[in-house]
Amino acid sequence: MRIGELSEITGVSIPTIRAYERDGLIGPAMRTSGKFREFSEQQRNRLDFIKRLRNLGFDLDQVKVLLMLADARPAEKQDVIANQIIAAIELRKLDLNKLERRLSAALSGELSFKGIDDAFCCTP
Amino acid sequence: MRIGELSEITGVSIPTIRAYERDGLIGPAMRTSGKFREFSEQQRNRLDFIKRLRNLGFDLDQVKVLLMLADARPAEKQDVIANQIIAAIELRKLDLNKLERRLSAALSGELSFKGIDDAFCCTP
DNA sequence: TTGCTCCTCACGTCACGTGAGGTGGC
DNA sequence: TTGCTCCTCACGTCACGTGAGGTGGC
Repeated sequence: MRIGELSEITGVSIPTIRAYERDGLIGPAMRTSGKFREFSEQQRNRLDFIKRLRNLGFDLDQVKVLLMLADARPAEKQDVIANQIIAAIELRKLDLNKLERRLSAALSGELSFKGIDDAFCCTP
Repeated sequence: MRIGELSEITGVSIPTIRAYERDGLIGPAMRTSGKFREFSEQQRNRLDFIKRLRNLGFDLDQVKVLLMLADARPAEKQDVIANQIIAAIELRKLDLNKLERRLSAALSGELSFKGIDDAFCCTP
């Protein structure tokens, strides 16, 4: 598939896809007899994966670590890194839950959202 | 408290705090007889709030919306925006859960993490 | 040939980070 | 006075976005 279709399907912009290819995140794309990039299904999956990680707030260096994990055979002692990432995910989930509860409460009128003071600190 | 202490406590860098003050996100800080900023406890809480939202991947425009929500009286029909944010939070939680399950499985050896193909698409 | 997609630079932008050179305050 | 923190520019950086000018391909 060409870059436009890939962009459409994945929701990743065309310049971003080109940058990811240039920086080796999704591997080199084939080229047509002209100069058009041709992407494989595997590259599409890789791009989906990267997009979701970016959406979760991981920067490109963290994404690269996760891609290495994905590419590596299991039990190559990158477990430590994976565990750190899981810990980061746990923290992020806690914050998401707190914020969500707070917003829901504000919407239902149970609590004024006013006074940010304990938006994250008090209710578990 | 001065900017250094505030930075230490909140984990937000000094240049970032100055930028937030300049852009009106945490309100104007008092100044000492010299030119040193003096921050209130309320500003510290506001900064905590902003930091957590940024950590969750919200950009500064979205943060401003949430701050407006926090400052507004309830039932001022910003409910729609809040609901959109809650929906975004739900999506983000789903992705976090999927990624976490995938990482845990890879670590326990139940699944090879290799083959990103279904990292997000298959297991609920 | 027309219309569309694609190409490669190059410069802009958002949210900061990083010095440069200077001053407050215990 | 020393040592520390703070000040205001100004420029750098990361992860892209946005044209400028040109070409492939059905």
